[in-house]
Amino acid sequence: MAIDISNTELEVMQAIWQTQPCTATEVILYLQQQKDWHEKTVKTLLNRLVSKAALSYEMQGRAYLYSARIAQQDYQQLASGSFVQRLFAGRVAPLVASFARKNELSAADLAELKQLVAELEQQQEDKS
Amino acid sequence: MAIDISNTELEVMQAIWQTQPCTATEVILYLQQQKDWHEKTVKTLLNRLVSKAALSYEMQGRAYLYSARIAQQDYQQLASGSFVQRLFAGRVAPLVASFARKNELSAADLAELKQLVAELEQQQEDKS
DNA sequence: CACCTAAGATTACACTTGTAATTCAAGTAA
DNA sequence: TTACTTGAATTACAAGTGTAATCTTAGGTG
Repeated sequence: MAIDISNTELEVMQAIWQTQPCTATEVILYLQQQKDWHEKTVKTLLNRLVSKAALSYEMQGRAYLYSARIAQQDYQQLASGSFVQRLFAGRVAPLVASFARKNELSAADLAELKQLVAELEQQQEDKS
Repeated sequence: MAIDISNTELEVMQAIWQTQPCTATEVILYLQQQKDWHEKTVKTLLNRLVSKAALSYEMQGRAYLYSARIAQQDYQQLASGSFVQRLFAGRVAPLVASFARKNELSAADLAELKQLVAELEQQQEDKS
């Protein structure tokens, strides 16, 4: 993948995608609701993400205001592309099947999927 | 996830799932068709997978015959569950959408998905 | 002005991962 | 039996990762 974001780093990215632009302190507070991470840990992760060019920042007083340099959608696309490639030889339907088997898709999820499939079919017809 | 299999280790698992039970040499040959890995590298990975209890083996002459201790389907379920959780807050439809946007689902994939959705719907009706 | 505090910067450190090389031991060929 | 070969076991080693602690410095506080 283009940018290689580790698991913990991704949690930070999720926080940023939700709240950007935001300061380190804000990210720390946000993450404390879900994770039991030390403040210093989060700051390390922020630094690493800046090094990896996943985040950018600008000064706000004496603190930084962070923003994502990669859009959540773009990252999701890259990551799911490579995930599906690695685990399911690039085919997404088996993934859905696998997911359904174990996690019991909710009715809502199923409806959403159906809708999506319909839309995609529509698009395909349009092309032909 | 239960068993934590790294990217390269997963390639070895894929080989094993395809050809098990099989010797190290067989795995090495199999992987050489796709990867440019040194024989020693593959052996290291096999060892690590045994340590992680992802593989088991029995003696065959003076070589080992390896087998997976986790079924491919089971691993796929675990991995896709945690992937979807981490990237899409547990909802699979957005993943499919994301995948479709970027990778252009083939008509075959789409048909397969449609079929799958239909089956799942059927199952749901059965339950009610 | 001296000091404390809160940001960011730097350093730490064990474990994992990618990628092999080296060592050891048991058959195998001469 | 002696050396060679071929498995497996052990060791290597840098980069990445999880998880912080320490250092440095610019502002606010008394």
